[in-house]
Amino acid sequence: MDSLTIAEQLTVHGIKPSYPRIQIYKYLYTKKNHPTVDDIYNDLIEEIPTLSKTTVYNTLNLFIEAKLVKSFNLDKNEKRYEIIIHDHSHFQCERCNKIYDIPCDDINLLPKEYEGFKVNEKQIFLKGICEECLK
Amino acid sequence: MDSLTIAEQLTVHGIKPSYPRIQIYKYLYTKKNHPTVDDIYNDLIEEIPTLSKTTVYNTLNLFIEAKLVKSFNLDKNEKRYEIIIHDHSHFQCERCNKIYDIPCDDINLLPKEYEGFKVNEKQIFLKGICEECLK
DNA sequence: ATCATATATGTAATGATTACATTTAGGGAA
DNA sequence: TTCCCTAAATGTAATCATTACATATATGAT
Repeated sequence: MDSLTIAEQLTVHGIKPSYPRIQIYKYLYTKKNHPTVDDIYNDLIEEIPTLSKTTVYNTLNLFIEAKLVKSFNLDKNEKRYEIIIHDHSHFQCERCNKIYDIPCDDINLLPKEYEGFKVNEKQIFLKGICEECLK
Repeated sequence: MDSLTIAEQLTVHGIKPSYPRIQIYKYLYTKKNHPTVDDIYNDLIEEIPTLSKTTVYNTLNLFIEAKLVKSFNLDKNEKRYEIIIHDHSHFQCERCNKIYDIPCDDINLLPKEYEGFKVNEKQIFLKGICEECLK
């Protein structure tokens, strides 16, 4: 997806496509690495020397409002962000810390006693050792 | 579980049963409300006027080391703590914010492409509207 | 009772996040 | 173009959870 289509994508969701906004969206879209605000800021500051962390926060919160992006917490008190694509779980390796996206079938996680509950969102976070590190 | 058995429980896990430690453990054990550090501190300060928040943090981290307690994050950057009993999910109601423990059968969440991964821990966090609030 | 060590406490530092006020940029109207 | 209005971006300072570290207190053995 090039900058033009990203701009369209943002516009469709009622967001004016400024340069920082496009770059942040593109970063999330192309990197797919569940970055923290720090990750995004440190990587984009070269491309956008005037970027501020506040802008990164504001932009991400704007994207979340627009349901383009979602945030989640792993263990640490530090939010991670990703483009909303399809439902999946996160697996974090305890050795290399890499985060894997795990496809997640549409399992019903509510036993029948809880069928009166309405689930709007589910987050599944797995920890363990990944295949690479087990070798 | 009275204070005596809590003291034994702690001793078995190599933790000297001081008064604050017993009270904090009892709090987690009897309340079962996924408290934050602030919750614990504010509720116990009446019983233990000399309690400090640092002690609450230290004690909880000690319990986690000993695998008596685990912590988890919901949406906010604020840890919640609970006694480790059996695997279960958390459901937080978006309206009343109450957190429900949802029994969670031992579902395998890894598709077969990921069967080389070793899962040590899983956390499932559901958001939605609870039955009470739907009425 | 004394001393060594474990436990608890207080203060200050850190790091993520937000609040708020200021500056900058972009899009119309004259 | 120039002026003006509003949206966007920025910087600074505040807030909140958590940890680091140094000090004080309590406990248990000798």
